[in-house]
Amino acid sequence: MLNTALPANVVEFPKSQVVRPNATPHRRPDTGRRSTIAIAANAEVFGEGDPANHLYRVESGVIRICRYLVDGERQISAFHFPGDVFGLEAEDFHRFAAEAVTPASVTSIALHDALAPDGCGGATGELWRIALRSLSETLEHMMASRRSAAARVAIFVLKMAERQPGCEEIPLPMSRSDIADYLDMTIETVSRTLTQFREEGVIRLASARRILILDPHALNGIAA
Amino acid sequence: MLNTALPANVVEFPKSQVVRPNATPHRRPDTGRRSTIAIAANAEVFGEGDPANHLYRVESGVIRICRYLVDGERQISAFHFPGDVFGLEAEDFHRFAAEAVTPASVTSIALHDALAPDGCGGATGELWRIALRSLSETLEHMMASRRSAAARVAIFVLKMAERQPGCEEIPLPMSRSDIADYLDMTIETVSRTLTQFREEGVIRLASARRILILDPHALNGIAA
DNA sequence: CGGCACCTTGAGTATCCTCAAGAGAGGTGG
DNA sequence: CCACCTCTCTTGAGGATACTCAAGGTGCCG
Repeated sequence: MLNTALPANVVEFPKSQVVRPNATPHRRPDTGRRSTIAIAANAEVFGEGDPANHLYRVESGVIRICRYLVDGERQISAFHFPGDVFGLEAEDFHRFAAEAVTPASVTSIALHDALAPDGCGGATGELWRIALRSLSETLEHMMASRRSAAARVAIFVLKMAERQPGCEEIPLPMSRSDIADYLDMTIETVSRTLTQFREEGVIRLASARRILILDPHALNGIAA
Repeated sequence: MLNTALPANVVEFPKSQVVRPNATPHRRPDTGRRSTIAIAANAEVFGEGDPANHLYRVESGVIRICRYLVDGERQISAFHFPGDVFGLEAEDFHRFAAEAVTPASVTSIALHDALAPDGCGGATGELWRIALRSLSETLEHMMASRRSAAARVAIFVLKMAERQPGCEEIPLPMSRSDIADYLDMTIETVSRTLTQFREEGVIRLASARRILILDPHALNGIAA
């Protein structure tokens, strides 16, 4: 495959943090204060192997959680939209990188502030819910990844519609390459599948990045 | 596909719980006492849709976590070996069933005992670690499921070896059908791939359920 | 010894990938 | 404002991987 994500651009944002084009750890004083960080498109929030000291909440934009294999292939495990929290790890380092799909801003929270203050390393109710939801969504995505290409694309379109409510035309903030690496298929198959949906009258493609669902029932049928 | 798991047999175990051949909830007094339950091969520990009140730890045998689709197809999300804890859910009901691959015994723990007693629904350190490990393993399995059939089978064999240390010949407690539903392939492909490994001198098949790894390095190469 | 699962092997096929080329769309500079 | 450049997306043709359907072998248990 080799879908390369090109080097991060640099951010223009009032009093912004430096965006790291390659993976070097954030060094932010562990004060427990929340701080908001602006991330340029394709820049990293954190890289694979970085120490996992913080959680992050998306304020605006879209974040992808991904990993690069030795052959350069990229796997995307999740997209995160405003309100989503990401960065939770079982180890003390990140096993996946977090990169901005679009220009984005995220709030970081020191992890030890989020964990229960009882000293035994447990989690508060809020953090616990985030972890369980994360687990559940990962399982659903894993199970979905066993269906046909058409079913996975249909599920993806429906999920994008759900994540961006109130939009008549559903924006796809990410490229075909991002979608392909998330759904584990090639960009050609993503494109062909969307074309097929269009030819069947299930969707309309206002542009490559804007989809109108014409027949939600049919789309659900394909997704099922 | 339609890999059917046939109805549960009944258990023979001193003072055993009744094994439920179909999904009806466990009604065990929420005393918080740990109780050990014997499960016959192919019987359920809990079914999809059952209330998720308890966690379970495998004492002996092997448990599969699975779900059946409308067309009868089965997806297995995990196998659990002695020492593993399972049954954690984001919702208050189980989204997957847990079934015994072999005759097994599990210890159940009332969930509200495992959760922090601070009343805000957080998790103690132990439970937190279990959740994070679960998340991490699910992610790894999801990422692995994107590789070739040969790579996935190799990963599976290596994982079985790792989970059952001290065994010269690695036992495969589960059927080809179980393996296929876990790795998202057909039983024919599982069988052909193992045959191929044997013909290449990578493994020896003492029997269909007993594997000897002859060339660990080659197997790791295939898995990579 | 027979029956019944489970497993293996074979032949043909479908889905999706690879390689390749052309069409939009957006941004920059003249 | 237009031309051009580049990146992204679409479309096409051919091929590889894994599936489907089918038959035969193996082993376990009564």
